[in-house]
Parts: sequence; structure tokens; C-alpha cells
Amino acid sequence: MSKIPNRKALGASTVADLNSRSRASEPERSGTASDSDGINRYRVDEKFIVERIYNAVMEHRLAPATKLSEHTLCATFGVGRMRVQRALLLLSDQGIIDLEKNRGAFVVSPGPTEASEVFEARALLEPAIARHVASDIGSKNLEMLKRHISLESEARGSNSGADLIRLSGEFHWKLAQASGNRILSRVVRELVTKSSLIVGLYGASKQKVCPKDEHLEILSAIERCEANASEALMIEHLNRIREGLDFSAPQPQDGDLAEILGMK
Amino acid sequence: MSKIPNRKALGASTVADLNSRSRASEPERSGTASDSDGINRYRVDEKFIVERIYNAVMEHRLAPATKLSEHTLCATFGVGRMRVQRALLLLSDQGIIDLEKNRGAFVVSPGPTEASEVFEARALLEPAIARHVASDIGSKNLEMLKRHISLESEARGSNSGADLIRLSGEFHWKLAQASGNRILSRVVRELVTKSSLIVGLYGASKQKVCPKDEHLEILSAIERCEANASEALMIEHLNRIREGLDFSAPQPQDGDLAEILGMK
DNA sequence: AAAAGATATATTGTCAACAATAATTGAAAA
DNA sequence: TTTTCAATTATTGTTGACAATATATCTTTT
Repeated sequence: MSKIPNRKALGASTVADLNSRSRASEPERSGTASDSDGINRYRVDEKFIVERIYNAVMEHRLAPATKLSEHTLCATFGVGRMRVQRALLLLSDQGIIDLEKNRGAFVVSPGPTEASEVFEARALLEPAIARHVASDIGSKNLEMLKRHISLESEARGSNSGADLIRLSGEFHWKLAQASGNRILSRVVRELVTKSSLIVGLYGASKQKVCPKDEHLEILSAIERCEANASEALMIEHLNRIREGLDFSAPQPQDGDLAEILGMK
Repeated sequence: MSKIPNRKALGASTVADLNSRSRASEPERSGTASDSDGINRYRVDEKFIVERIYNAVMEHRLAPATKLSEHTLCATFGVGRMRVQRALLLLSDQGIIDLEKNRGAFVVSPGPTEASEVFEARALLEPAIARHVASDIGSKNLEMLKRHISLESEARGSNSGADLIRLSGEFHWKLAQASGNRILSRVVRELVTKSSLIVGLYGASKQKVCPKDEHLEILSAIERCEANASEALMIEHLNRIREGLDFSAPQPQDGDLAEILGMK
């Protein structure tokens, strides 16, 4: 492989494959375009790429320390290097990847210290958010969350592990969205995404990490406008997740980016 | 003015001027270099530029809706467009500027809705942080905060308005830093910076916005390890700030970037 | 004089070539 | 065979040119 095929179309299957993985909550595309080849191309911007990598991390398809080479990402998304570089810059600013000078971008591999920072922050934020949402939730948001939970149990039923992991995390994000505060929801999303990495590194069993009906319990309390209960349930829920982790023994990880992104 | 003087050195006075403005809490430089001209040049990276603009916003030198043109920033910092573009991307991701396609970057001008989101988020976060810090603060952090407060009263005494405004905000940031949680401190910083913009837009009197001894009171409560009192004081403090705002009447703003950055 | 349109200018968006650095390979020596 | 060093290759960092778009200026028309 000699030169980077800048902006070259890539096999439809590749792109389609990538797209299909997370259909349950697809990010908005910046626009669409198709051309005479019959290949659908998406006009992809930084935000889109960031979104995609977020999802891949959430689904444990991108393991900590995986290298994200510009070349691969360019090919995967069919964009030039600039786009990829800028997306990587954003991801690094959000603490999802480490950007090492002249070496490249690597999915962060949070040590025990950073991992507990993440859960500390969540423990501080999310119960308060749950309380806040309980005090005033619109019917639209309530339905949105109910739909989401039914997606979760669906995924649990059909044993689609990756989906379940992602959806589990997304519940917390969407709950924050229901607060109507965009700042908070952005922060929670970042935290949840990192949590997903942490669970991949230190998670013992998957059962513990995605407790069965807890999201529903929380939402019920919210629906009944019981602020205290909502807060308490959220605290317990987060504790339960944290208990499912063992910070002394990081799980070994194998990551082949090309395979993960469905390119082989 | 015909071409952008890419990477050209600019008058020492200009750079020095920019640097001198916020000597009280200078961001780290990525490295220093001087050459035969006798002019000191700083190797400036995105982080540095972001930091600088953060400070300018904090000190109310950059008013909402001010345009940050690439050309001006390139000249101001003596870097190429790439650096500036990346810095702007980061700032926009952090919600400090709006990036309008083909039009440029503008300091955000938060409407009443976004403004209350900011204070809502602060009300959620900062009391909890105060409580947390009160339960366990190291002597190093305690001293750091005390020093900071003495800087504040110094600025208050010498009537250096810009410094006082910035220092006032920075107290909240440094308090978050004392929590030892880098995620939280990043978020708080973002919120505080935006608050500064908001105060500039909707602030009635400066007295109200920088209440005199409240920071000291909060810190004292923390030093006495009184978690409840710390939390309560922080709540009151934030309320007081919010009360000093009038969301119905945005203050008119005049902003000439070149002048603000000391280039005329 | 005011409004509308056309031309010119300035600003941002994008790209592709080049430079700098790190990783890899292969050859030579121990 | 293993180690060390040099040369090669691959990857990232940076730059300057060019394209696309918006803004300003100037002319023309009503």
C-alpha cells in the first residue's frame, strides 16, 4: 500500500457494515449524497466521526490502547486526513483518546486512579440529575426513556451483547438529556463513554455491569415524581456497577482495528 | 494588508502585552525559544491559544459576539492558520465560541436559556464539590486556595477590575481542582468561563457579581471540615451571583478585537 | 438619493505535497 | 543465534497554494 487514497470511495460493504452496527441510535448525518457508481457516500464531518468512535467505544469494539491510525480512519470514513485529524483532536480533548506526538492516537486506557475519578464524578452528578428530572419530566422525555428501556430488554432478550452494553450506557446519557441541560448531558455522555472503557478493562462479569431491571426502577420512581427515591436508586445503581469492577486486575485486551471496524 | 505573514515574528510589544495581562495565573508554555533578533518567541500550541482566549473571556476583554478572525489570531500568536483553526475547533467544542461555516468564529452570546443552563449546572455541581472538598482537603490545596484568595483581595484593593473578575471565577475552578478530580475541574472551568460571559451580558453591578468575603467564608468552612456549611455557603454564593443578573436586559457590548488584544 | 446588481476583495474551507519523526527491516558483528 | 547498527519504510506534523463562500465596494438604474 503506497499512497493514501485520499477521498477515494471505499467498498460499500465496509461503510454499510459500519453503519449497520449501531442502527438503534444512529447519529445524524450531515447530509447524504450518492453518485453514479451506485455507492452511497455520506458527507461526513468531524462530529460524525467522533460519534462513530464514541459508539465503537461504548460497544467495546474499540478496546483501550487500540491505535487509531489516520490512514485507517481516512479509508474507513472516506474522508481526507484533515477531517480525521480534527476529529481526533476533539476526541483527545474529551479524554477518549490519547494523542501522542509523532506516534498517533490511542484509545485511552484509564488506570485505577482515573477510573475512580470517572465514577466519583458520576456519583456526584447523576443522582442529582435523577432527582432533578424526577421533579419535572415532560411526557415526551418520559416516553423516550420508556422506549429506550424496551430497546434494552429487547437486546437482552436477543442476546446481542454489544447493543446491550451500548444501550445500557446510553440510558444514563438520555436521562441527562431529559434534564434539558445540554451541558450536563454532554458531560454525562463523556463519563458514560469512559465508563464503558473502564468496564471493558476492569469488569468482572457482564451481569453485574448491566443489572437487569434497575433502569426501569429508576424511571418508575421518576415517573411517580419521587425525587428522593430516584436519587437513592441511582446511587445504588452506580454503586452496583462499581462493585462489578475489580481495579486490581485489568483484563487483557486484544484489539485489531481493521477487524473491529469490519475491514478484513 | 495583503498576505498573512505566516509564522512571521510580530512586534515584541504585542506579544509581551498579551502576556502581561494575566500574569497572575499564566498558563504553562509548551516551551520557550529565543533567537538572534533578541525577540523572545514562544512555541505556542493549540492549548496555549485556547488558554489565552479563555482568560480574555474571563476578564471580559472578549465580549460576546466578538469575531475572532483567523488572520488576527495568527498575527497575535505568531502561528500558522492550522494552529488557530484547531484552537478554534476546541473552543467551539467547549461552547466558548460559535463556528459559523464560511463566516468565522464568534464568541458565544448566550441567551437567557443557555445562561440559566449554565447556572443550573453550577448549582448542581459546585455545592457537591464544596462538600466533597470539605470532607478531605490536603494542606497543599488549602494553602493554594488561601493564596488565591489573597490575590483576590489584592486585586480588589488595587482596583484592577479585570484581574478581580478573572480571579473571582478562577477561585471556583481551583476549588474544583482541589477535589482532585480532573474531569470535574475541567467542567467547572468551562462553566465558570461561560458564567463570565453571562455576567458581562446580563450583569447589573460588579459588586453583586464579586461579593466581597464569600470565598473566604466558604474556604473557612472547608478548612473546618464542615461539609454541610460548605455546601450551604456555596449554594448561597451562587444564588447571590445569579441574583446580580438581569436576564431581561442584555447589556450592549462593543468589541474591537484588535484593540482588546492590544494591537492598535 | 435609494435600491439593485455586478465586480472586487477578504475570509474561510480544503487539499496535496513536503518535512520530521518514529517504527521496521535487514545486514553485519559478536 | 542474538545483538547492534544502519537503511528503509510508514506515519504523523506542517505548510502553502488553491477553491468556495461571504463581505464590501462601486456602478447602474429607477
